[in-house]
Amino acid sequence: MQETAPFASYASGITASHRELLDQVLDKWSLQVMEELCEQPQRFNELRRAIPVVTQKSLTAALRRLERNGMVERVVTSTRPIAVEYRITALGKTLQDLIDALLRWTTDNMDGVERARERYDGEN
Amino acid sequence: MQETAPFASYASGITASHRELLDQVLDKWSLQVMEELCEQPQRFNELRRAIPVVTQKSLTAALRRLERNGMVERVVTSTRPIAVEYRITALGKTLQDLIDALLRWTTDNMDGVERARERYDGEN
DNA sequence: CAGCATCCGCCGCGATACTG
DNA sequence: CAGTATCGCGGCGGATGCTG
Repeated sequence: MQETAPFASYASGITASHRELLDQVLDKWSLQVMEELCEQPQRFNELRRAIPVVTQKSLTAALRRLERNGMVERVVTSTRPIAVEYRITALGKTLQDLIDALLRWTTDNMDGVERARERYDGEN
Repeated sequence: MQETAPFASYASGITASHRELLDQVLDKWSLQVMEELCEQPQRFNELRRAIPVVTQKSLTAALRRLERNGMVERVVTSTRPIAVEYRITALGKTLQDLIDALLRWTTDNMDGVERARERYDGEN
């Protein structure tokens, strides 16, 4: 509840809540998870196999966060043992293009970044 | 393109280095900083005033990181006292549209997310 | 003006063990 | 199968104080 600063205000109005939302949604594992779920709904362990390096604690945390923010839906089937399926929501879908764009950006510019790093590291 | 993994491979090939790059570039303050510098080159303290909540340690760290990744250029003028100007690089400019899109996404969907959070928090 | 140094708390993330 | 519980660490970020 940022009373708008009397003077400057941010460039295009990025606020704390904006940043917070992006933090929640762009955290370490969320991108992969959403990518996976955009392709098809998946069970918990399917996601683990699809993203082999994630620990299940982190995966759980990412899913909970995404669920809380309305990006992912958790569907429980009370069989025995229970089955849980995660699927992307309509709200989550609105991020898909952006995620794809981000990934494309990284692949397109990885080389340039790499060179910049070498230059920087070399000079110091 | 990096050799596709023999088995699963990620959905669209997000790798550790991709994630790492995004982490460097989308960290807590980088977005605001790049936003500011996309508008115009700015001095260190100008940035501080433009983003009043950032501490200078964090601002320094963000600038260093952005510089190392080739997104921002640090121009030192050896007057007395010295002046340092930061400006966006060509590589950095390639991110501008994405940043804008991310910000637009947050403003457009903040309400939906808010409702999702209330629903989620209410149920537990 | 543009930082660096230090201390310190928080939490993201991993590793490991256990459960309905 | 789909988690929860606990421990521990490393690193980010804030607060404060000092400097060429």
